[in-house]
Amino acid sequence: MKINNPRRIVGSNAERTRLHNRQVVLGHVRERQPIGRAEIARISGLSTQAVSNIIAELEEDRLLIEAGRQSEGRGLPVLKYRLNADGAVALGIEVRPDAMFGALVNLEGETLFTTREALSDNAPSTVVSVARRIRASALEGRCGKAQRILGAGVVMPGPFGKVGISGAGQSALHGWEESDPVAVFEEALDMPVVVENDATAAAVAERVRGVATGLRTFCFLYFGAGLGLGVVAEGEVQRGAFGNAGEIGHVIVRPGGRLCACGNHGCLETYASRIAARSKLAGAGIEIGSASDIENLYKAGNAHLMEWIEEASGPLSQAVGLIENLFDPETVILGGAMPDAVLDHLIATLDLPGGSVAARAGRSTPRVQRGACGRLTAALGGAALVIHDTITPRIAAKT
Amino acid sequence: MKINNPRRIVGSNAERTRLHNRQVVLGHVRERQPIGRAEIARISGLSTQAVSNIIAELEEDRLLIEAGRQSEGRGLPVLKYRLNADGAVALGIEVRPDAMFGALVNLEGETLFTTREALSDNAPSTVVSVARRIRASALEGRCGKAQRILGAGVVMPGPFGKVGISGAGQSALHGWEESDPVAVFEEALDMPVVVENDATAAAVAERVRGVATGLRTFCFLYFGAGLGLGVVAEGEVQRGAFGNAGEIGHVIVRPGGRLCACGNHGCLETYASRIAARSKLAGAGIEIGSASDIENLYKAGNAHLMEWIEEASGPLSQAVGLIENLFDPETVILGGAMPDAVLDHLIATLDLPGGSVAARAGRSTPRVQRGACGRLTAALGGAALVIHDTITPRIAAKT
DNA sequence: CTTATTAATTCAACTAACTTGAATGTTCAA
DNA sequence: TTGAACATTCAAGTTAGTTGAATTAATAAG
Repeated sequence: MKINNPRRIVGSNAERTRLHNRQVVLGHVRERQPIGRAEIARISGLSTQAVSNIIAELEEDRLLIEAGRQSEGRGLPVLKYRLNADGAVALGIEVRPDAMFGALVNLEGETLFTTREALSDNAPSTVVSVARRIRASALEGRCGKAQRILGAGVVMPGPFGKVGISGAGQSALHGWEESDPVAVFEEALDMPVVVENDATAAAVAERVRGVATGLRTFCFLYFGAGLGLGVVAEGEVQRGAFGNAGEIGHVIVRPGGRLCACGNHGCLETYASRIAARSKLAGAGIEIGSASDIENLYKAGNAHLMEWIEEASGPLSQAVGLIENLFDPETVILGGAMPDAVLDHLIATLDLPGGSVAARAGRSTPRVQRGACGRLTAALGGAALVIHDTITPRIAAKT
Repeated sequence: MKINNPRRIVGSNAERTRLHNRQVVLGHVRERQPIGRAEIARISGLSTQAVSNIIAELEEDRLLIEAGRQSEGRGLPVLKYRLNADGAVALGIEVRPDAMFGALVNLEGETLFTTREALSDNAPSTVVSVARRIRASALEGRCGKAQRILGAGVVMPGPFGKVGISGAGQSALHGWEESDPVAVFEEALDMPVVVENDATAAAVAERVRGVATGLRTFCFLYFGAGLGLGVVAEGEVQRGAFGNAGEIGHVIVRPGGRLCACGNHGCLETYASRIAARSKLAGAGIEIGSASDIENLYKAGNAHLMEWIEEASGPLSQAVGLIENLFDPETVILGGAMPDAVLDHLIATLDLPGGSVAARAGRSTPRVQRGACGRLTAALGGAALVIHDTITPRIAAKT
């Protein structure tokens, strides 16, 4: 399974310039809507005329709509524009070992529909047919408005390809070793597809809709099966050379510590993850299935769960410190398949190192905060990725 | 001191398109020279005509030169082009607490001149006047050929701004807290200036001239005063939101371990850095000044130095593992102010975790290798940054 | 109340840079 | 010797941007 299509450095021409400028305009509208042509021209460095032409085109495509005139001091009142939330939709599909989740999201990132389908196995044929079913139910009755479908974002657990930590087993999908997921899903869903890991998708979801709105450089610590890190730097999603960046779960935080499934000792994941919580509770004879089990235990003030949080705090603080020192983000977001209350408790318990480049005077954002997208964050993130792609300017093209 | 100018998302027009395409062409020539128009057109996605026009312009600017016709099978023999090494130069200036280094590099990254000037203090006025002196001696006699001077890359030790680890003290410059180094140096040197930290500069140096030629995603572990990490991802230099990404020296690898100057325990820097080596040797009554002292000790097989290498190996292996898991680079390069022999020994001693996304079948590059640019790598890197900037296409513009 | 000023938007002409398709060389293979 | 293959150039043609003048509508000043 290969994810990361290398980008080729390609030249630009009039057509690609227009595509880029459309994205630039959309991006600025998204950030500052409602907004008029003149202001877009000022911040984008384009002429008002160019902006005007592009807006006309985007209005034609139903991606933008007028938002009324508004007088601001002297001069002709500004004719403002905003995103047309219902002008386009994106499909998000998350593949987990045991189930798939679907989400339909509009241009504003609002969730229109979500669903869950159990998975009997992870074979590509099974996954693909469930994906088709999700597509059908998501679009059912919603296509009449002739909404544009921008594409689908498919979220699969990493790592991708055959790598040293496949022994972790619990996260990797079986039967996908030889396939090209992008091609498979594009064929099955009949629309453009991007594939990402869960942590990255979650990060993008927060950028499109959650607490990372307006941030260009931030990290998302994602509680999935293990623990993943999604990184957005200067607005660009970081994938690494082989699509496996952000595998923070197997970073060693306690040398010689607990034995991890990957064979090493002291991996972060053996302390701060659902796996860790599960094994802690299993030791006390408590089986947890879904995340709501954890929520109930937390509400009941279960001592073993509290003890786990206690134990996770140190390694997690250390992880946040290392993220800050390596990526220098505006903020670190915690989220994923863990109840909000537990995340909040974890954040409150963190003992962040003072010696970090993030311990800075005059911060405007908290060093660590909880994600706003909740538990479906990865499926939403898949869709958000598509939205993000249509709005964020790029110049390097896929091969 | 603020380094990282936020990038604004700007639109493109014919002029900016041309600028971009010039960089695209230069970049492809650099990677595959000698190369003909038709091939550039194929890989860049531009028409041959467009490439032809751009090449004519670049030849006019003396950045490219013909490299003769070469027949390859049927058809008109290709008229090949290559970079004109002497067509342009870039100045690199490294500022260390006690001295400054200068380097002049041509378009091919070849070193034309290097110098060293002692520094009495770090006040901006002192640094600036030494910088002027370096500029003068570097360009003396070399400007007659009407070579274009592309600009200067100034390398300063991070972290930038007032952050939690300023207690580390040893690396930060005094007197620069309030100034804007880019503006200061542009004024003093009368040319475009970029400012970076040493690790990043070293990484770019390896990309322009050393072992990272042709790589798009890699990391550089830099032995300076402390330990820094330079990251290049998808060809883009990673700076972080505040210009302080890559502060790996203060990542905690041995919780509760040695006390670091930053106040935390177990920082990587207390094991694997010149500071660590120095304190180890000082404990044995050996004072080291320059890096060549270390080299001599190593040649002599000094037991204390060997012991330090032994002790550094574990933390360093752990650091490489975490870099691989977080950034998923094509390779990790070791270099900086440490003798080649010691670096080689360190690399040979590494015990890399098997559980890493980098433990992959069919790797073409070694997981860890020594940098090729030697000890002046940072000053060269400053110049390389400028070369890199003229060759790497960008679309986001500085504010 | 009238007039001047300010600012957003549109109109019309202009321009830069890319694309396309035909023409021109050169070399290799039949 | 001839034709296929390929690089390069030539000459339009096209796209999408810029520029400067004209239009419109609001506020501020007289």
